Amino acid sequence: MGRVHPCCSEEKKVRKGLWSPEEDERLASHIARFGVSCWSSIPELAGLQRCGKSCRLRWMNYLRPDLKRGRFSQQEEDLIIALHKALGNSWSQIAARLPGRSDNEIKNFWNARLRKKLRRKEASSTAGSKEPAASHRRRGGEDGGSGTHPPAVFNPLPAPEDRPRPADSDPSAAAGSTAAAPGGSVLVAGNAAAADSVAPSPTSTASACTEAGGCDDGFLKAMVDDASFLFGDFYLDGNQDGPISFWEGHAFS
DNA sequence: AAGATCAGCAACCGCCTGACC
DNA sequence: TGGTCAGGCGGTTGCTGATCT
Repeated sequence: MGRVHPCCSEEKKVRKGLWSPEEDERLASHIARFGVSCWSSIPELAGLQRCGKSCRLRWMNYLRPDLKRGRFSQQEEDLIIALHKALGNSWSQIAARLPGRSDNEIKNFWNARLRKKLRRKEASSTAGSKEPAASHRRRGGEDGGSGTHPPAVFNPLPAPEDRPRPADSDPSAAAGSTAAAPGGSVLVAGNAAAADSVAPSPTSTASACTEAGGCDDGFLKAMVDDASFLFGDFYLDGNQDGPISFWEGHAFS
């Protein structure tokens, strides 16, 4: 179904499946030396029999030096819940606000843990309500991992990244968009009014986050406590390039 | 001890979008 | 202006180790 990606076509005899340490090493060292210009050319240049998409995925989800890995902290968990409530399944946007975590990691975490947790919570709070029918799959969560979040929760909003970033730099403009958002009610805890007073500023985020992508719990808590940052300017390094370009610039410039 | 089930994770698939020609 | 291509994203699947019976 759909067009076959040229770089992934059978003609090129690309490898699939798990990456070997040697492949990881080749990809990582190639990117460390030359950076990323064109993913589709990287396999050839790095001597890998993979398609460019596969290389990109491996890099983004596993090899990136700023990735934290390991268990999610309670703060991160809370933040993911808050962000998912506001952004829905926009994992990349959620990941952009969780330094050191990839969208895939967050998505997996959500599908495996949080959704189940929330369901249980809902079920226990809704007396007499029945649990959804069992999954058609043996594994993959209570709803079969369909990937759709509860419609009652999701209210599609224009995410900050959908707006041109330079124009976003005006905090007052951000506040305005918050107020104007038709789905403003989905703001977690409904504390949009506190936006100006508590939202982490780019400056404060820069000081709270390390180059390795780690943020202290206080910082994460601040974000959880005040979801208003969702509609403001939150960039890890404060230069509005976002977390990815943050480390890219440091590692390979 | 062995099979069944669960949970977590890695990676693929298919679609969409923007850039380029 | 329409077609092509590459990058990016969300959804889904498959594998593997852990836990349960």
